[in-house]
Amino acid sequence: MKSNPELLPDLPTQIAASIRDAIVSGALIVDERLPSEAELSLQFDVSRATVREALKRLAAQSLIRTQRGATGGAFVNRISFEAAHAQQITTSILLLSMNDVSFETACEARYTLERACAPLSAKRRNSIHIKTMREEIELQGEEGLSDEAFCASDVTFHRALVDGANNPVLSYQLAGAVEAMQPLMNMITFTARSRSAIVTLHRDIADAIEAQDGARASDGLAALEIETQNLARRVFEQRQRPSPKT
Amino acid sequence: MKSNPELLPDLPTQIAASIRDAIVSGALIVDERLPSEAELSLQFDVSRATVREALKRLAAQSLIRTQRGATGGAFVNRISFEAAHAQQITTSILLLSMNDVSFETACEARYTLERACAPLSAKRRNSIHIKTMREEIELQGEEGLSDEAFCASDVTFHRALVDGANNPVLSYQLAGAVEAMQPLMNMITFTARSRSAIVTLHRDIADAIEAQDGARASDGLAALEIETQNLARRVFEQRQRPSPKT
DNA sequence: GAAAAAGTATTGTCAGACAATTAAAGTTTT
DNA sequence: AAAACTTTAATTGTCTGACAATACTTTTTC
Repeated sequence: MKSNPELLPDLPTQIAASIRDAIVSGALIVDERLPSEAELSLQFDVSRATVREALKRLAAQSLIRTQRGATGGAFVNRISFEAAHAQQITTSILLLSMNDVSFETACEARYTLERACAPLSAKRRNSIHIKTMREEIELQGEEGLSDEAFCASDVTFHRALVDGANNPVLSYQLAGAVEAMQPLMNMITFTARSRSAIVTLHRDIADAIEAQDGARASDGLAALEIETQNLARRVFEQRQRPSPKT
Repeated sequence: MKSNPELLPDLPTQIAASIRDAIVSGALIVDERLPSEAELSLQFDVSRATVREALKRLAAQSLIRTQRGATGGAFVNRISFEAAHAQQITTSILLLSMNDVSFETACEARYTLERACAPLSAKRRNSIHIKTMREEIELQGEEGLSDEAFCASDVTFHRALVDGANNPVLSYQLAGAVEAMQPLMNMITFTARSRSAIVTLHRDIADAIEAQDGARASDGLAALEIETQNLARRVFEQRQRPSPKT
């Protein structure tokens, strides 16, 4: 029966692909219940353990959820923006950390995309976005803030900016670019002087967004990219030839 | 031993999360071999089947690969840009189709991001990118082309534009935005007139990219967005009140 | 020394069992 | 008749043990 046995992946992979296709194509709709594991194992003519491994693969991608009990089973999941965000961020972080992507390349991608959001955000942002940005700027100026907390606040600031565009698809796409940068940013030690430069630029950007001046916000982001790239370059140069004494 | 049994997810989920953390944190590096399933089942004090389900979850996210045989086992995967692309596209498509994202919102997100790439692409594109764009424009002008083929060619054209920016992170992020639009675009019937309008705009954009004029390319993309939005609006309006005569 | 055979560690798959969970149906009590 | 409780059935979660398939390692054979 096996037409080309050496090319096929293992059974759970095939079964998962088959069910995934049914979901993507719309043959199975959201919240629809899949056949029970026992039925599936009959349908695909494999053991229940094999079916389970296939279902687990799908669950790992948030395509289905399972529920125990009499009316339980596997159900097609509505992929939420939150779940998609989380997945994209994990994937992006791993992609960057495993593929020797330079800080420069990642940083360029991030700011290029973010600049694109600025005009929309300037037009549509509401008071909550402005408030969040102002609060984070305030926080970033505080003295005893750790570098990690500074980076986290930076991410919150930029997410508020992106969310201001009021386009959930845009927010989703940007999440990967912005958050995946965080581990790279965390490698940087921020001096008081560089922090103050960043805070100043953040304030310019927030002012521009509040004044609904998209072009100025874009310019501010461009300046911030240059500042960040220079900062990273200095830090990495210093790392390469450590303290000359001893 | 169970401190808060009702809050915990199932065992395979916990084990998968534990291994994933080890990978993300860098405790397990690329191509490193995980302990065998038997060893893992001892370590986590669960059966081999449970460990296997956990490993399958990770394999579904391309975090590990498995190999049979004496020196086989599970190995930490280097996530390739291709695999990440594919995952992101699947997720994006499902996200759009399951969450009642309007054509307008998705289209806006796509063109906003793409416009951001135009200046970089104008600066860095090489002859292959130009050649691909020209070929696709040629193809899009042919008579008997089906709507699906037209959309597919459209995607190829735009990917060439994005790849021209020569930033793999940017290409990765944009893949989701560009390709996820395809199912939505496929719902549209392209008249000969609308095709010709699109082809003209594509030619403008390709000319601008070739002339390294990023601003003009951005303008072309903006015009294309307006054209696409109008086209979609007309099509959807017509759908809502179908042909007046029987 | 090279080729063939056997050995061994590992994942892939299966069968069957029992536990845990949950909703529905049935039974008793009020 | 309504409410509270009990039972039942369906389903997933987990375990045990087994064997097959695979691929590297070692030994044997020529």
